[in-house]
Amino acid sequence: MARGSVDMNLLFTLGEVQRLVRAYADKQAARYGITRAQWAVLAKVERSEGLKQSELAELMEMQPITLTRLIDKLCDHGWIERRGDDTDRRVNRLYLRKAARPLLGKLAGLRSELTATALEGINPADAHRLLAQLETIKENVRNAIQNAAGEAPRKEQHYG
Amino acid sequence: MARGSVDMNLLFTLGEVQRLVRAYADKQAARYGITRAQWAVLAKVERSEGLKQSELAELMEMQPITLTRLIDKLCDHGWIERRGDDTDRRVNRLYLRKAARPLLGKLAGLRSELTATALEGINPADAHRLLAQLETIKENVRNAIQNAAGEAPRKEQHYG
DNA sequence: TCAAATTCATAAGCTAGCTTATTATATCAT
DNA sequence: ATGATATAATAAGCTAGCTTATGAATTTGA
Repeated sequence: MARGSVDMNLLFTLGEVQRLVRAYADKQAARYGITRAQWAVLAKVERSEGLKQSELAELMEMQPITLTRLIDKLCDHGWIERRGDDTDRRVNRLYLRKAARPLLGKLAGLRSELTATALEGINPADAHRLLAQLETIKENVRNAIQNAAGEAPRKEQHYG
Repeated sequence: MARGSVDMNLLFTLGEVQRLVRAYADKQAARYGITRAQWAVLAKVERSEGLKQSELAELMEMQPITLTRLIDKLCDHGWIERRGDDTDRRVNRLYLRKAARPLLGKLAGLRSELTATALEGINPADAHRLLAQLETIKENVRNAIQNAAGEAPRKEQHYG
């Protein structure tokens, strides 16, 4: 019964929540001329400059091509830049530009506001547990995708 | 500190989780020739036949035009149909077609599988609390969007 | 009673996901 | 060394969100 009613709702509720949160965050971020998706990329670059695009895509659970487009926009605005790698000419590494600084300050404040709004009525301990459970789900699904991908392999297999 | 680290992560983690779950659910649903988004619509119609498109869009926290496209696909496949309303010729009401029945059975099983995969390592009581908290967040954000929309109104206002 | 406002569905065109394919460069196994 | 394989970024074209605009039908109100 308990599991049954979770069955009924978890998958689709997650989608509905994300849809609402996305709409709200996008609308607020638009005040600063940035979208939520671009903001997420910028925040990761802030936290660790010098990442390769491929590394960042993996961090963000996103396909490289999706990231490429977002980086294009961030570069157009002059907030970050691509720099070639010294030893591997295929690689772009990502760095903040000075123009991003004032924006980053405003976005930090906005993030606190949005989080506080979303979590109203949920105490900090519960909020923490919620976040931990979301991370657990993320790991579970990541593993499931990995396993499914290896299910019908070709040459790596050695049972033949 | 506790609130701080939640700040750092909630918004973007929610997006990353949803991205992974979406990818996984889409890949699994593809076995039955349907996408996750179409499946969500079909599931709501199953639960309450005879809804107007506009009512369904509101239920799903989705814009009417987004829903229109998904319904187009479901009708193309012959799983649901639009029927005109007797007393209001603007309205379409949505009904299942017989061809949907076998599919709905398979999808119910798939939903249980996906949910079980996602929730591995989380006990049923925690899963329940998680779902309740997601609903709370949904309400909080819905309210915030409502309030923001009414922030700079024109004629409805009566303080002048 | 009929003009204005509202509502329902849809259209056009944007963002941000995806898959599959391409180009350039690196690496590995003969 | 060099041919095969793998990796980094990008391109083309799809799905599914969004906003803003439009057409048709209904409701409201002077």
